[in-house]
Amino acid sequence: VVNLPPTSWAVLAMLSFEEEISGYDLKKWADWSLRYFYWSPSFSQIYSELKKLERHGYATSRVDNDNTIRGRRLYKITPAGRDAITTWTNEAPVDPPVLKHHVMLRVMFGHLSSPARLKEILNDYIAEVDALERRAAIDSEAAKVEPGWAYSQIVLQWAERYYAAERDLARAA
Amino acid sequence: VVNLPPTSWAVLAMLSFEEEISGYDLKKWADWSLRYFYWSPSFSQIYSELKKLERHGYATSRVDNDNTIRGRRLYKITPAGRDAITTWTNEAPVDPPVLKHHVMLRVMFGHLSSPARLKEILNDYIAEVDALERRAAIDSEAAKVEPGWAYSQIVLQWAERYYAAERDLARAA
DNA sequence: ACTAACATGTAAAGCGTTACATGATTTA
DNA sequence: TAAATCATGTAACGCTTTACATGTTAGT
Repeated sequence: VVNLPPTSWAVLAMLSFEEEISGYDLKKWADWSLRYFYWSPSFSQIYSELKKLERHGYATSRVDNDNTIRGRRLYKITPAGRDAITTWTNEAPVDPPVLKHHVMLRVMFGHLSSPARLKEILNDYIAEVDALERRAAIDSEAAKVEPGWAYSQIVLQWAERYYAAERDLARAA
Repeated sequence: VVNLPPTSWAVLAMLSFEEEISGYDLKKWADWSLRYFYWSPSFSQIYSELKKLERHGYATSRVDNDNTIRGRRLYKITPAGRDAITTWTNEAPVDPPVLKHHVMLRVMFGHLSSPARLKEILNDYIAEVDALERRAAIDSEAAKVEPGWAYSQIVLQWAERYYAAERDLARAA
C-alpha cells in the first residue's frame, strides 16, 4: 500500500460509499459531512486527488456526456482501492489532530489588544461555534434515517458535542 | 497592512515579545507554547517566514558571529511590524479553526474496519490526548511564574481543558 | 433572450514539509 | 578525538488554494 497524505485517503474513503460520483458531488458531500472535523478540500484539490487515485489504480473513471458537449467524469473505486483504504483505516498509526485555532492565537497575544476587544472577539466566536453546533445537530439527525450512515452519525454527534464544549471553554476564558 | 497567512502573523506576534531572537529559538519556543492550539511550523518554514517579514519591513535582522565562521541571524520586530500585528490582532475577522482530525476520519469510515479495532484506535488516541493534557497543565503552571505570561497562561489552561473534553468525547464514542 | 447560478475543470502561485548539507558544541 | 547532538540554513518537492476559463441550466 502506497503512502498517501490523509486527504487522499479521505477522498478514497468517500468513494467507498458510492457506486459512481463526480468531483463536484464529492465536494458537496464533503462540505456536508467531512467539514465538521476535517478541513474540506477545495474543488480543484478534489479533482487532482481523484486523478492521483486513478494513477495509483485505486479508482477508475468514465466520461458521462448525455447529449452535451461538455461531459462530466464519474469516478468509481476499484478492488485495489478498497483494499488500500481498508488497510489504511485499520493499520495507520494514530497521529494527533492538526489544529489551527486563530482565535486562541489572538488571545495568546492579548497584550497587543485590550480586554474589551478580546471579549468582543470571543463573543463573535461563540456565536459562530453555536451555529456550527446547531448545523451538526441537524445533519446528525438527518443521518439517522439511513441505516448505512451509523458511523457518520456517531462522528456528527461527536462534532456536535465538541462544538458545545468549545463554546463553554470560550465562555470560561 | 498587507494580507498575510495566519502563520506569518503568528511568527510576527512571537517577535513582539522578544527583543531579538533567532529562527532556531523561535521554533523551540513555538513548540513549547503554540503547538497546543496551533500547528507548530517546521524550522524551514520559520526561516522563510522571517525572511518574508523582513521583505515586508516588519522585521530587521543582523548576523551575530562571535569568533565563529558560521554566524546566526537574529531578528527583531520593527515599529511598522508592531503596528501591523496590533492591527491584525484587533481587526482580523474571526474565522473558524482549521481542524484535521484523522482519528475521527477513521471512525467515520468505520464500516471498513471492525468495532474491536476501532475501540483499540480510540484507546490509543485517548492515551495520547491524556499525555498532551498533562503537558499542557505543566506548561500552564510554568507560565504562572512570569507576570508577563498571563495571556499565555489563559490559553494554556484553555488547551488543558480542551484536551480533557476531547478525551471524554473519545471515551463516549 | 438575458442573467444568474450551477457545474467542470486548468493554470499559476503560494504554503509547508522532508531531505539534505554543513558548522559548532558537548560527551564518551 | 570520535561520535553524537545541537544549530543554521537551503533545495526540492508535494500539498492546497485562488484565479481563471468555459459550458450548462433555471429563472425572468
